[in-house]
Amino acid sequence: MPHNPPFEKHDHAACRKTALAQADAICAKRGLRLTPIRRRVLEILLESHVALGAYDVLERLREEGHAAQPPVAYRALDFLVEYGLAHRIERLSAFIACHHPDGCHAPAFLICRACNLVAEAQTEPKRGPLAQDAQALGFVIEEAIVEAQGLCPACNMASK
Amino acid sequence: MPHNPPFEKHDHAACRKTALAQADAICAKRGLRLTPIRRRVLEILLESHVALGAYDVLERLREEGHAAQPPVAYRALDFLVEYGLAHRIERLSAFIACHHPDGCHAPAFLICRACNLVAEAQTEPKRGPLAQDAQALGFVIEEAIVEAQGLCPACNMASK
DNA sequence: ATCTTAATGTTATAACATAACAATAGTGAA
DNA sequence: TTCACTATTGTTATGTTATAACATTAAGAT
Repeated sequence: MPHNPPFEKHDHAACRKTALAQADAICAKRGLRLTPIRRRVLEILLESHVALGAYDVLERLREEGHAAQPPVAYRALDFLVEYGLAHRIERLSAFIACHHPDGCHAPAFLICRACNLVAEAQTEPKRGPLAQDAQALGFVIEEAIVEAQGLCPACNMASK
Repeated sequence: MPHNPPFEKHDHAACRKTALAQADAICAKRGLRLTPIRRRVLEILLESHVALGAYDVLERLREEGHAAQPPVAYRALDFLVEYGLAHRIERLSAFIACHHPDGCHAPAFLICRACNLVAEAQTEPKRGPLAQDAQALGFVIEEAIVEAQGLCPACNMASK
């Protein structure tokens, strides 16, 4: 179950603040450098539960007066993804902040095709039919992505 | 379990022929037009169990003397994907032929990061922890992608 | 035959991503 | 402190993936 389902009304300022504090804590603990650019990119992602493309992030940086080129955005995003502070949504070629970066990470995503909100759920990596199939074949799963598209509760209501 | 696991030695000529025959049958039954280009693109995908990018397919068409532009490849691939004759692997921005296009389609993919072979397994769309989470939230899943990366049996052996 | 729709051809460009190298800033050792 | 080392950022250029838009051709229906 998503930690803090974005489909429901919630105190987003708190939601953002908590995630940022967790990111700070994780970086401090692991000796990672959450530099100003990296931190700013994380903040930008945290502003909503909608996935942003690298060029969306880049545009935001530019609006703030930072004369950034694409590698600046990609590097910051790569860092955040590498350490579990953000996730890449393959279906959208876009990125969302992680709202519980301290937990175990076998995320699954619920993507609303109408409002573009993305919720993060958890999978159980070592169980399930896929893991069994893989084992039967001798295939060693290192990483799995699960992305479901559909309609969130509000958009589902609206479509009727 | 994959229908015909590509990791094992198999009679690939037969494998290809069967898939093509199934595609023909499906198109006949559904009144779809498997035109020469579409059929040729499917054949190209069927040549191996490695995913090909749209531009790889395009290059193949060009080698055969077809002065094709990108939309030609994308349109054929879109058609094949739309009717379940091929699948798009998001992780790779690439495509593989489907080897059991007549079955139910909730595919999951096992992608070997060393040899690039892709196996197609089946998921159970309406069960599993993700479906439960979604239901609890009121999220309606319309389509899900599952892509696991790792090592196939042969590459796993080789890496030791 | 003519109409209609589906498919293909073609040009141009949009959107996403990274290679390569230069410059700078942090970090630790002498 | 000064030096050397490494990580990060700046910058240019380019590679890769994908689609919009419109012209042309082919297939199927009456």
